Amino acid sequence: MPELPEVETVRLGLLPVMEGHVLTDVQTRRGDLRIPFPRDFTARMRGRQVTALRRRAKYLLADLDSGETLVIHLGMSGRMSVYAEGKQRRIGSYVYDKAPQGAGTGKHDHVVFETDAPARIIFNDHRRFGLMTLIQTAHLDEDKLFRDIGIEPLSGKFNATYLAHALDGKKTPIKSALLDQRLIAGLGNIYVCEALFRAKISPKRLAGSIRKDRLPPLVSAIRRVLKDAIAAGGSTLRDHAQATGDPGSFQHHFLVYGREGKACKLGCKGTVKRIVQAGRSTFYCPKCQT
DNA sequence: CGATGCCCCTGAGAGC
DNA sequence: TGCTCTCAGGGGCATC
Repeated sequence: MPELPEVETVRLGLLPVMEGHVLTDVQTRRGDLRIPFPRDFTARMRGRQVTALRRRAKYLLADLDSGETLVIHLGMSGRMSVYAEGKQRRIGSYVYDKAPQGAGTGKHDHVVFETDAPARIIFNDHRRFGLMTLIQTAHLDEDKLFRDIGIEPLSGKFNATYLAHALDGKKTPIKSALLDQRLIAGLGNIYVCEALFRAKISPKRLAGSIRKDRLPPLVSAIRRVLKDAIAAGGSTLRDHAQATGDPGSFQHHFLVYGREGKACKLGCKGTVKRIVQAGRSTFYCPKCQT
């Protein structure tokens, strides 16, 4: 599920009930997700205030006043669902559900947070490819989870000059290069397909062979598609939900993803094709993307 | 250095 | 209705 826009969408929905709030209780319902929870996981969070809720690549980062940061990765199917009561149900533009009977006891509800907003936040992940851990905030950047991660595509540092440097000499297809988290942080299969289509670059083209004058449009396409997707609450194919429980809607704006066999939306009379690159589906228009 | 394939795990949807 | 097969947004790892 979650690529940068989905994680950012979840972060924005968690912000009102997490940032500045105290974790009054944390419960785990099993001993591990993709990796085991660290020692004393819940005890190290109980009673701590969340001083900031950030995002890095596809990770959510909740800085705690203890000097540790709760690191959350949603994997493929992870959700963070917020439930609230009374006036807390509407905060700004967010409307949270009341906790239904048994909220947090579902088969794949793995971690339950209570905050003093007050709110209950349930992490649910049926495939369990997600992870949660605690890392010293001051040493996050050196941690093995983060030390090799590239720049944020929505930051000012991401530009054609950076991209030229990152792709220089790379003999891998541009599709694979853009998915490489060491080069650009947070892009996943959907948004790489969409960005390459918008920039009219073939996913098969070798990364190092792209003419320099094609990089500014690619940078723009990546930024545009990410921003538009965040504005739409992300893309919901199967599992993604915003913190409010609402689906995202950017899937309605896909130009190529999942459109195999359908007409190219640029009106070239061509047909969208699906190929497999590095074990993952790539959708593109062979006529428009060169 | 890069490509490929496998693995983690579960569920949805297609086809029979 | 139910079985089996394929596939899924991520990412780490081994192997060639």
